[in-house]
Amino acid sequence: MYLYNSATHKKEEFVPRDPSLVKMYTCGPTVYHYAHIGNLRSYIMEDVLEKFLRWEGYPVKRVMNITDVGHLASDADTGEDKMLKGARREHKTVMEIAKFYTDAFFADCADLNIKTPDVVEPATRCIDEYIAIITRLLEKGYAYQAGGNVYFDTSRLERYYIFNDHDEEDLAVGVRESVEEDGNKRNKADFVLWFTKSKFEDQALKWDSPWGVGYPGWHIECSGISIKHLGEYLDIHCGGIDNAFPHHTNEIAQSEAYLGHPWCRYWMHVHHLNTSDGKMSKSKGEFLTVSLLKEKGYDPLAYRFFCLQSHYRKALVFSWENLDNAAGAYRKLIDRIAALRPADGPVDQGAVEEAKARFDKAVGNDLNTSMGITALYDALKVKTNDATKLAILDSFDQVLSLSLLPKAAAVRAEQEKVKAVQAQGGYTVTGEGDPDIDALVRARGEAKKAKNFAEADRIREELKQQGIEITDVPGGAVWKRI
RNA sequence: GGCGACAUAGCCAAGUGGUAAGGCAAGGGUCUGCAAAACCCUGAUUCCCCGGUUCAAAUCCGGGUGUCGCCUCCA
Repeated sequence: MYLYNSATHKKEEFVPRDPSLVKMYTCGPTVYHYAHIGNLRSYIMEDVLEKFLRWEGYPVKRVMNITDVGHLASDADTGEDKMLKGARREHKTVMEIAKFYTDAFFADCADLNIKTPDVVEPATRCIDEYIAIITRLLEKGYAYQAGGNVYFDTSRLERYYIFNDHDEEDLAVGVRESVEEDGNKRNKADFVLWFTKSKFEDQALKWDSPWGVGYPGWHIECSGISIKHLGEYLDIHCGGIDNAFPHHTNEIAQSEAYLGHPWCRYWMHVHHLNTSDGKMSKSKGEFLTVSLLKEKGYDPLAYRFFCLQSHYRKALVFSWENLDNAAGAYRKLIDRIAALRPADGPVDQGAVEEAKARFDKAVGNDLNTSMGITALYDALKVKTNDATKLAILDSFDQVLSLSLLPKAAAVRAEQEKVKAVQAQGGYTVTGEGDPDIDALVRARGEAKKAKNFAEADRIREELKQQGIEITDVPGGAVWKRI
């Protein structure tokens, strides 16, 4: 496949170092709060990448960290740890917060059909690895101690800025008012590997180290966890675009200084989900979570469909209207698939292979999921029997993970039930279980049967006043509150 | 101020030098007592703007403009 590589700023053919195992690393969540749907956009697109590689036949080992320590609200040593902040907010311990939001994160992922990576490693479980790396960096002269902390010396590198051509002088350090410059740093871009100078008496998470009791910096965890589980060479590193600098830039610096050779070949960065007034964040505007989508009656997979219709390297604007469009399209797609008759003949393997080749070309072109969605519609139009179409859709859905066949089967089962009732001449009312309304809907059905349309429409109008909408279906009616 | 990405119909978008895919929404029609659903039909003389290269440009080159992001909290 072809993948845009942020490190080279080019679309490149993906060639794993060892085709018998593709090594993939993903920056995981900082578990101090719920993930919003913008965070989850990245995980959806990374999930598609992993599944596509598997679909193409590569064995994949994917590792993700859980940041449960060391992620400061600011990188100066005055910064407050996000986890501590979360714990204080909810009057819980840091470990309780980490557990709660880790579980919440994976529950959201499950709702969105995001596969859990092969290895999920909390940052707090790899302290020994970080200490080993930092020790070696100090020995090699890539790190120095100052003011009680250990810093990485970026001036020792030939090339530090990998993703952007920053000129150090132009870095507007302290561009945000809340950020203070750390006077211990020798160079503007230097960053902390190990903190001992916690300003917080109640810092719950701290470990002994050769440099004193303290805790690791944010960037070291990804290098440590990746090297621990994937070894010295990494094929693909993924994350949100905002992590390119400084987080990933620092990861490269410390990993390659430690290893003494190039580390990761391909860097994939997912762009942001924005709202009409800019970047989505937890602190401003609506806090959009998967739970909120569910409360509002959306299928979380409609959101996945929404993301897949766009491209991961393009900012995507979220609005309820746009989500409605996607939800409608998703529902219609399921309905169309439900209308296919399974086992209406032998599967035409030739047609399946042809469709798969087209899908491979589309999605293999820098993860063009929008074309992948188009391939679904094309599959429905292929001149072949329904069993073949379903086989094609099933194959594509291994990558897209929209639960197309299970959802279509559920719709079909529902239709069968209605047909059975209809065959008995019955009239079923499906609604939210209110017997009074069921009775009114049934009365309307009787009126219709007697061709008393004036009465039928009167009842429908009466229910409409109560905010209830009736839709006739074969053999009955369905009502819902709108 | 520096760096990066993006700009195609109301919206999401494809397109990688050969004459603008697909989806949603909208409008018209068929069907059903009427609705809904389903099915059929209808869309850009033009791809942010201005130059250039070419037989041919949404695609390549130069110059603008706009939007978004990063520059030590973010996916």
